[in-house]
Amino acid sequence: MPIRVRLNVMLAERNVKSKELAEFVGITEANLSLLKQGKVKGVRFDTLERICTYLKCQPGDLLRHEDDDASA
Amino acid sequence: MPIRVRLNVMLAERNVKSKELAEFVGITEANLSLLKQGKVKGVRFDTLERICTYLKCQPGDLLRHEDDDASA
DNA sequence: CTGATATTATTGTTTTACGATAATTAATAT
DNA sequence: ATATTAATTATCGTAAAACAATAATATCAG
Repeated sequence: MPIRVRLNVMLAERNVKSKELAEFVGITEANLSLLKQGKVKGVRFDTLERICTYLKCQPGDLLRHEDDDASA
Repeated sequence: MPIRVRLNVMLAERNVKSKELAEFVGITEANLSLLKQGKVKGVRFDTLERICTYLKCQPGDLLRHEDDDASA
């Protein structure tokens, strides 16, 4: 039951492109993609903070402690 | 408006001692204390996951994107 | 005071987030 | 089909930092 990164969903919902988010956050599109795909083992709070700021959401919207719930 | 770590609150609410959580999570008490005090710059998902498991909560309960809200 | 718990401090190691870049793979036109 | 754009994946390298191990203080409860 790992931590699931729901950035994917959030971007889709808000129709935000990876490119613009990456630019705002200050990380490369490549790394943002890795984060989106849940291929990073952790995250720095300042990165998380900027993502939350741009998406106007909470960490809880991006990180979920469950992996089987498909009823988003 | 940084990410605030609310582990402190969660432990108090559930009356869980740092020692037992640290042991469960598999990190030293020292490092857990740093995390509690918000003195780390990030967190690994597997650490976050175990904390959530032990406290039966979500990442959103531990991480907040605000620093002035006192109305918990 | 004594003992248990928690914080802080050091030092060191290993992991890894992230940059920079490029190649590949979608999509979306034209 | 062929550009154009957006997104993913892949390599390599580096700087940051999570974390261990340990010890020294605090802090709090008996």
